[in-house]
Amino acid sequence: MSSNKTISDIIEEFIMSSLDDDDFIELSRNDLAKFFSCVPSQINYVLNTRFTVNRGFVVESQRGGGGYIKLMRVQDNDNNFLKNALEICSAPLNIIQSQQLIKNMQERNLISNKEAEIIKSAVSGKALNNPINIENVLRANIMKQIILSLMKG
Amino acid sequence: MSSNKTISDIIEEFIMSSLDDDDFIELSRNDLAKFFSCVPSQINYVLNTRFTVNRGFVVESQRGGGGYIKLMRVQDNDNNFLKNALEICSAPLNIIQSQQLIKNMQERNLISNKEAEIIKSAVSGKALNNPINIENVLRANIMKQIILSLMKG
DNA sequence: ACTGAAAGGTCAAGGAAAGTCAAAGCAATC
DNA sequence: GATTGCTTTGACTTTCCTTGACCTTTCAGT
Repeated sequence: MSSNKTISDIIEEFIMSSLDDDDFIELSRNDLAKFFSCVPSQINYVLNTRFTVNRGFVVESQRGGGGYIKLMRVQDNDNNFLKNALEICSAPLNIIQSQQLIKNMQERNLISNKEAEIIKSAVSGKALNNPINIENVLRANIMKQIILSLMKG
Repeated sequence: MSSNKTISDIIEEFIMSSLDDDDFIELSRNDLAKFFSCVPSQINYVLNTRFTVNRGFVVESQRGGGGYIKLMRVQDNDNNFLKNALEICSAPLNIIQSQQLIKNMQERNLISNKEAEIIKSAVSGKALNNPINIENVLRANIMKQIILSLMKG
């Protein structure tokens, strides 16, 4: 079992232990790849397969000169409420559903009144004026991204 | 975006903090470039990418002997700013433009950090994943609704 | 007026990250 | 032996930053 670790496993462990103390770290894809003598895209593979939202991570990155990869532990103290909400938002969401969700977030003090208003506007019918099926998919997508941002702390 | 700062980032910070106290400053392109050991046109790059109108700056300059670059904060009241923002959002908005708008709102304390993060997520590429022309229209729509909600409160 | 030096402006090429995607490799299972 | 499902690799892309060559405008001295 322990003998047949893949490079991906090793990189995963390395990143994990780097993350141990802090709740976010900044990585350099190229440096990491050099360090482990693998191609850079292997780092993406590890991030995509191991550091997923479901496992409680969010990754944020920037290309170009001065680029970086930032890895964050996601916070969801509230009895997995946000994770659950994320799950819900993997399916299309009509406006009623989204309002219900927002209200719940508000009641749990995850968002302020003003924040709730902002989110409501963002997923309102006026904002997403589109054929209904597209609109609901969009609404779900947007809510998902917003929830992720809340999870970052 | 913390450890691996580029020269452009550093120059931006320098200019920002110079501007901190006063409403406007006068820069010398050549002197700045010498000070940061970079080519003069790098200063233009920083000005063009960071000190844009959408972020609330106006730059005025003069060539020739005794030339200068004058950098000003646009100071109009928040009401005008929001009206103007609305105006901007009547046309399609790409992601750069929206980010600048958001940053500007933040700098004017119209929105908190958390609110800014929420809005950024709502208009992110991931949220609006769509053919680019549609995406930009959507982004503008969403920003418009959000701005309207800010105007209410 | 003319001219040359002293600003600042523009733009395109090159460099430095990171992202994507599909093909090839491998190991367990049927 | 074929299928299935991860891993590994590399070619190509996208995004942002840096550099330098060349252009335009202004001013001061003649």
